[in-house]
Amino acid sequence: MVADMQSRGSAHRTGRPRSVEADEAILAATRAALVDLGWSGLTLGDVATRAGVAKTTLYRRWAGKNELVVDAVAALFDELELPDRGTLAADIEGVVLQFAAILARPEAKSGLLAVLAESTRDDALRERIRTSVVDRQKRLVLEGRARAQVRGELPPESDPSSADRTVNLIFDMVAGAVVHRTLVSAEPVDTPWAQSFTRVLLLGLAGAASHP
Amino acid sequence: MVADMQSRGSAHRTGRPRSVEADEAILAATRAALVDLGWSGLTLGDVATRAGVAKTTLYRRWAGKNELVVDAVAALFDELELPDRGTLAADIEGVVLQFAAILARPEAKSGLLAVLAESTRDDALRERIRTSVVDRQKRLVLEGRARAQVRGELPPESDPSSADRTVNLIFDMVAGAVVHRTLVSAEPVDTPWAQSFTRVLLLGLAGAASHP
Amino acid sequence: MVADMQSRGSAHRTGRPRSVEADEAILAATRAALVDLGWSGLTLGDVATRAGVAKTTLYRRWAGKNELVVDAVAALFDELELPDRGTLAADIEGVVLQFAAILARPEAKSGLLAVLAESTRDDALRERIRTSVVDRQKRLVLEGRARAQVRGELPPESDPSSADRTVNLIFDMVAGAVVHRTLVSAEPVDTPWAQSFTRVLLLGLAGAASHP
Amino acid sequence: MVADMQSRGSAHRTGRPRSVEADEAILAATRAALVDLGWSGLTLGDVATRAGVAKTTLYRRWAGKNELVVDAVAALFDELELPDRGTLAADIEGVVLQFAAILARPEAKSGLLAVLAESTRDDALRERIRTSVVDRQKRLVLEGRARAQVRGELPPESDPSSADRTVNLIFDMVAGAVVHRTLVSAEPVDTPWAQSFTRVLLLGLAGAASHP
DNA sequence: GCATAAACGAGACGGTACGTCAGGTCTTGAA
DNA sequence: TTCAAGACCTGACGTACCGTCTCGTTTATGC
Repeated sequence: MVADMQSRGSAHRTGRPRSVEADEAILAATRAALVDLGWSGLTLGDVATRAGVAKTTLYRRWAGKNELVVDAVAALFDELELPDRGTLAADIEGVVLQFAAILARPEAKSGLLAVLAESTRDDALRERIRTSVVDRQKRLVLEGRARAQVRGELPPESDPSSADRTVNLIFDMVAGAVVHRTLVSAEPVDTPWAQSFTRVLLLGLAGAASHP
Repeated sequence: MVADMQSRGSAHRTGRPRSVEADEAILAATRAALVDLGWSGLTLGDVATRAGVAKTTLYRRWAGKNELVVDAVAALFDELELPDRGTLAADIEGVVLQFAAILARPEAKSGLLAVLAESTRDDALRERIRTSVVDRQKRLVLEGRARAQVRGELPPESDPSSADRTVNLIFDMVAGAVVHRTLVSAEPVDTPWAQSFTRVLLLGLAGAASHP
Repeated sequence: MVADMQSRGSAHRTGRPRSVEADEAILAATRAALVDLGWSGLTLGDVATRAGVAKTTLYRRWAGKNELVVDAVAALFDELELPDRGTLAADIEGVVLQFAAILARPEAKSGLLAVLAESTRDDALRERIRTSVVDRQKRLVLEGRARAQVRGELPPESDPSSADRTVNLIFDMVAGAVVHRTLVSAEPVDTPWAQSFTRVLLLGLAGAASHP
Repeated sequence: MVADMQSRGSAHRTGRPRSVEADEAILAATRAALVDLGWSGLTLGDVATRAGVAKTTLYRRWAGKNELVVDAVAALFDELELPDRGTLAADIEGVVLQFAAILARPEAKSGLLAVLAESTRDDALRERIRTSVVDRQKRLVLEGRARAQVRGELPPESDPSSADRTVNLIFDMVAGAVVHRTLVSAEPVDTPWAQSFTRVLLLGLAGAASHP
């Protein structure tokens, strides 16, 4: 996730090795700065100071503010996982609440939208976000579907490409609704909302599956 | 929409009046700069130059980059309206496609997410976005429901507060899905997608309404 | 002497005019910084702070450290003038002492040699030094000769090109000896030394003139 | 001249011995860098690279840029010696031309003035320059006087302190004039100039000696 | 019709952060 | 212990843009 600029692939043999503590100190400092100052107020000089590190050390590891914040925010999504609550509906509700809880944290709010905004003009950045943030969320949809199929709540998929489109649709609907409510409407994603949303989603998917 | 800083309330008696062409020239220059440079590359000095205007003229009308971009982007949503395509499903599909078409424009992509990011730490900015962008979209949901009720596709609402919650849910689901697919997944919102999405949404809402 | 970058020649009509106090404040701050820190310790950021001025203001007027220091040091030579002490020997002694007194000041010591060092690789800088520092000293040699001719101490020159060579020789001998004793040998130029030097110089010139 | 930092006193018993080629490689690289980049453009990292040596090796031997350049430039003056051309005047002319030829080399020009500038605030540096550069030049004056006394061109000195003052005066006059013409006036020291200068100097000294 | 007063263009101003670079120190593994 | 390599902290660099200010000029209105 980190280790982007050089050391990828293999180790170089000579010279002083990079400090391993520095990486995590910098990412933690970045999150702290996001909380205190927001995206636009965050400066790399300040992050370096907070991390007890020189600015050059920071630039040696990350190309700029965007890349740094992606990595710092991506770590927040490490804790995201699919709970096993017994039914598909309950699993989805759980994930929605988890996801919303992360999004509601100020370091995520400030950073994520900004970095998405930048990614509209920077393909490498978009790819980085996809890899370290988006795909990690999408994986939950796949896991949820597999688990529901095991439970017999969903039939095994017949046409793979159609199934793929459905996964993408579900992902955009779930993630989109949660993001929009949290960051645009600025309303809380609480249990009642999660239940209402999940009910509409599952009934819609069931209905769409039954009359094709 | 524009004219926020002073002219509120009434006219001033004397002195040279503000140039009316300047406002639109500045907003157009802002959109052009967004296309060329994106949010982070946009500078007010450059906008002023593009508009053939002094920087002071710009600051006399807008407090800063955020407010200017909100106004510049908000104008894009002026063209958004509810088409009458005969059925609720067709109406929704039409709105979804319209909305996606606007979002896909580079001046909207670059600017909108960035200004939303800023709004997470600036309540006045959030309010401004809500007024000039979000509410204008939400109004379409209300209009669509009213039209569907006239057509008999939907029953008249019974409980106003429950109806309000439903409108908010629908709005977050529609806008969220379109925004997420366009700006996060970076996939096109075309007619097949709009149809699939609309079908899931309407079946889900119908199902949720019938088993309360 | 200052006014190098733009405003030379004519005034531009529009825009805020440059602060006139800033120029002198910056030069004075530069001299103070030279005294406190020497050439290598002098930073433009520190000069700006001392002058109560932004760094950009400084860069708007001077291209860099070298040009700034030339102007700051050149001002020291404003006070250099040919005293009328009645005889050529006394005049030369006076000038030598004056010149040495200026060179002995720490702001001159630190700055002048450094800027001469830079000028060996920068023709524009050398020309600037010549104009604002060297020629002003050389003029004293010409004045001194003219005054001595009026007094009858020296014959009017016959061959102009030979006279020119002689002036250059005298100038290099006087300035060189004073500079070398002050800055290289680091010994004081006091009245006895000035008398000894002047005697050798004048006797040598007289001798060279009489046996061609 | 080099080996200042550690090896003082005696040999160390254990460990890898210092590379002897490294010293000369570093000094040569320093001179090359002076020619290519001048004093201000010279960096110790670049010198190390040119010399095929690590930066640490360089710092193990010299305290910094100043000390390194003094040693690098001092080596240029190794070739300076008093030619025996038969007469005092011819000897002086020869030394003047030799000295000027060294000063005219770009590695000397760039480095010498800069290091003199630094020495105005650094006594240790001034002492180092005196030892490795200045005194080596001054010795030529002493040798020249001795040789002229042997030839009978000059009387043996009577008062030692007066003789010492005279040597210093001569040295400042000779070195000062050559340095000033070469580095400040930026004019060539050629044979005609050397002859004119020598004539004025010797006639002046002779005159001053004869009427005290 | 002429003074008033605000808006205008131009651009200098004091700031702040940028991303880079050099100085000098340190930590590694190999010689 | 020295060496090459290279990461490290420090601090200055010169630039860019910020938002404000000070000019001289232009342009509606109101006395």
